[in-house]
Amino acid sequence: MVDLRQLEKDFDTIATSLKRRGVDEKLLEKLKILFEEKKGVQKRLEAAQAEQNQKSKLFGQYKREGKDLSELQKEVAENKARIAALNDELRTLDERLFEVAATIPNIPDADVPDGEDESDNVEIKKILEPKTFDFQPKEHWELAEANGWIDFERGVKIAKSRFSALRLTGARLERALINYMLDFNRNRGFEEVYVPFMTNAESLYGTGQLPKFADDLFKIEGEELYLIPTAEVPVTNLFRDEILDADALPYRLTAYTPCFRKEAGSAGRDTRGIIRQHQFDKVELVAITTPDQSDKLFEEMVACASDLLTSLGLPHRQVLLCAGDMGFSAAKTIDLEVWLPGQGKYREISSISNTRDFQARRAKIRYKDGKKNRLVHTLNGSSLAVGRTLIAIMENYQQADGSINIPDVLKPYL
RNA sequence: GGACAGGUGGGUGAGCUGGCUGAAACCACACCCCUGCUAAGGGUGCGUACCUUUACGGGUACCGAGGGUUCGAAUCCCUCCCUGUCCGCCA
Repeated sequence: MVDLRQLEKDFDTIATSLKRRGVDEKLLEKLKILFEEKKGVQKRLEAAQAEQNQKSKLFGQYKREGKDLSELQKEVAENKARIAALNDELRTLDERLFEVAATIPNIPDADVPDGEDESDNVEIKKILEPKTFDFQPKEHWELAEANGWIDFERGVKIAKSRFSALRLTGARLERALINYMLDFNRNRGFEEVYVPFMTNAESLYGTGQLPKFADDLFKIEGEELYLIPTAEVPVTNLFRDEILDADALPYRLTAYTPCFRKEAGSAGRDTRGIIRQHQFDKVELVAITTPDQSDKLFEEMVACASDLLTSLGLPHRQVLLCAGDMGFSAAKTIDLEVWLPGQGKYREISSISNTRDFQARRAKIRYKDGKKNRLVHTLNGSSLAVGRTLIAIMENYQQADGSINIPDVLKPYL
C-alpha cells in the first residue's frame, strides 16, 4: 500500500514513478482528494465527539447536583445525531479510500528500468555456459514420459488439467530437491519454518494478493480460507500485526510449501509438461529487516538462489525486471531464468523481490526504533520452484539414449 | 461436534453493582540517584493509531471483532471469532 501521507506531500514524484507501472495518474489524484476529504470529516467528527464527552460529564454533574437537565439533554441529542451522520460519512470515505488504495501497486525503485513487459527486462549476467549436445535434446515431457517419471493422464483424471502425478525417480527427486534446497538455505543462515498451506483473507491482503487478485486463488468452499499461491503469504504473515525487536532483525526464513494457482488468463500457455501447474512445490526465502539492510539482503537472496542453481550445475541468467513486468507488491525484482536445452530457451525458475515497506504497511509489521515504531522491509524470493528444477535437471542432464543423470549433490538425498 | 470457563496495556492481573479508569498493582524495560565490584534500595518514565501544535501540549478512537441499550460502557444486552478444560471423533 502506498503511504498516503507521502502521497499528499510528494504527489508528483510518486505519480511519476507509478506511471512507469501503468498506474493512471487520475486514480492517484482521486486518492489524494479522498484522503483530504477524509481528514476534514475526521476533524469535524472529533470536535463533535469532544463536545459530547464534555456534555456527558456535565450531565452527570448536574444530575448529582439536582439541576435541570432538559436543556442539556436536547443539546446532547442534537449533537448525537450529528456524530452519527459524520460517522457514516467517514465510513463511506474510508471504504472508498481503501478500495482505491488497495489496488495501487508498489512504487518501483529508481534503478528499475522502464519498460512494459518481459521484452524490456535487462539481463544482468549469465552463470554457467549451456552445454552443447551431440544429439537433439528433448523437451522435459518426452523425457518424463520415457522414464516414467511423470504421469500426466492420471493426474488429470484424479483432479483436472494442469495437474500431474510424479512416479519412480521423478517422485523421489522432487523430495530430494526439497530437502537439498532447505539444507542449502539453512547453511546460508535461513531458519527453516513450516507453515499452514491455507491462509485467511487478512493474510492475503497483507502480502498484496487480495483484494485485486482473487481470481488467481483457490478458495475453500464455506470457509474464509484460501490455498496459498506461494509460501511468501504464510511466512511473511507470521509477523503480521506485530512490533518486532530491532535487535532480532533481520529474520531470514526458508520454507517448503506446495503452491496453488488458478492460472486464470494463461489458457493455452505451457499446456504441455509441468511448467505451469495448478499445484507445484516451491522452497521459498523470506527476509524481514530494518530498511537499512534491505538492499544487502536482496543481494544475499539473489546470490543464494543463484548459487543453488550453480551447485546443481544448471546454467542460468539473472534478469532485472522492468517496471511494467514486476509483480504488484514489488519495488524491485530479479528473476533467475534457467536454461532449458529442450526448449532452447531461458525460463523463469526463481523470482526475488524487495517489497520495501509495501507489505509491511498492509500487514502492520513494525519494529521498535528507539521510541518510534517503524515499518520493516519485507523481501521474498523463490529459492527455486521445485517442479521447474526437476524440468531443468531432466533437460540439462539428459543422455543420448533418453536416460537422465543425477547431479552429484543430489545423490546423497536419493 | 457437545458442555463449561475465559478473552483487559510487553507479561501477570485488578476493574466488570455504568460517569472520578486508557485503565490499579506487580513484573519486565529505559533513564536518574545511591552503593568502590556483585547483591539490594530509592525516584521518574513507559500502550497503539490518527488529528492538531514551531515547541510544551491538546483532541479523538481503541479493554477479542461487530452491532445494540444509555446523555455516558472495559463494565449491561445480542451476534461472531478465538483460547483453555472436559467429553466425542480422528492422524
